[in-house]
Amino acid sequence: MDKTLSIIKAISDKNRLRILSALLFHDELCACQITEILKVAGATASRHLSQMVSAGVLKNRKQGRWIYFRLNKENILIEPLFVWVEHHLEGSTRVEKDLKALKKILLIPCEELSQMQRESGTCSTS
Amino acid sequence: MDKTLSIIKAISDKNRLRILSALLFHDELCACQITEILKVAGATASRHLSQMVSAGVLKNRKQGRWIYFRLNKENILIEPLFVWVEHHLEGSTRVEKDLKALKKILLIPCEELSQMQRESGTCSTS
DNA sequence: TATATAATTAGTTATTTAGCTAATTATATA
DNA sequence: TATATAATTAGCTAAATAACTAATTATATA
Repeated sequence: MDKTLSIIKAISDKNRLRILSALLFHDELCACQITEILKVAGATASRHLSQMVSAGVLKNRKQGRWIYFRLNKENILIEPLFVWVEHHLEGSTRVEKDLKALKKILLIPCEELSQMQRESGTCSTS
Repeated sequence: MDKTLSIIKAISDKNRLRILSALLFHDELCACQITEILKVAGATASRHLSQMVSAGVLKNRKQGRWIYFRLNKENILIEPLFVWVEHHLEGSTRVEKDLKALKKILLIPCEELSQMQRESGTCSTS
């Protein structure tokens, strides 16, 4: 039951559900892109992502300094849940807004995106 | 997204997942029977049940002083989630314990069960 | 090899959630 | 119609969760 519960908890938060819905639309996203969609601190996005990875909902791979996340579709025990969420989120205005934002984000290389985030972030040395 | 989230949150707690699993095994249970399975205060069980009803996960019907709860299988948007949980909880020792307890509980009429609960409850007038 | 930097982890605070007891509501029955 | 009682709601406390900034880790590159 604890395993089941950790999977459900991994998608029982608004931001984590937004991450899932973004990854239903676009196969793979790096942490900085997800941070940009959610408009939260990088550390916050990272914690959500790590919880989803721990639960087996997401997988990640490292490519240089970037870490890319994707749905763990290989896990056939979890995969039906993705299908359910996808169907159930259909028509959500939140999802539509996020996807619209995501399309713009995808046009920006991660290098630039990260730089923008660094520059716009609360500057503790100002 | 809020609707989806409320459904997921309605099953993202250990006790609420136990309620769901009990109702997968036995079609209809009254509040006092669920209270007995969970071994929590009646008010606590009631709050969990009301959250699940609000989310559309459960339905209830009143029969005299008793209120019976069942899964809202008529909602075809939610039903696949029940299937997923059922498959995913398979073999859980927690579920097995609960079902074993439930079988004993079902042998006791609600009148007796409620009386037992009243008598064993912390007696504020002692 | 030193520096820059993407991501994570640590540490803190604020919010949310779950549990309890007590009070209330609604229904059956003496 | 008054009393008993199953369930809910109110009010509170303790625990869990999510957010932030700051510090750390790991990787690329000057």
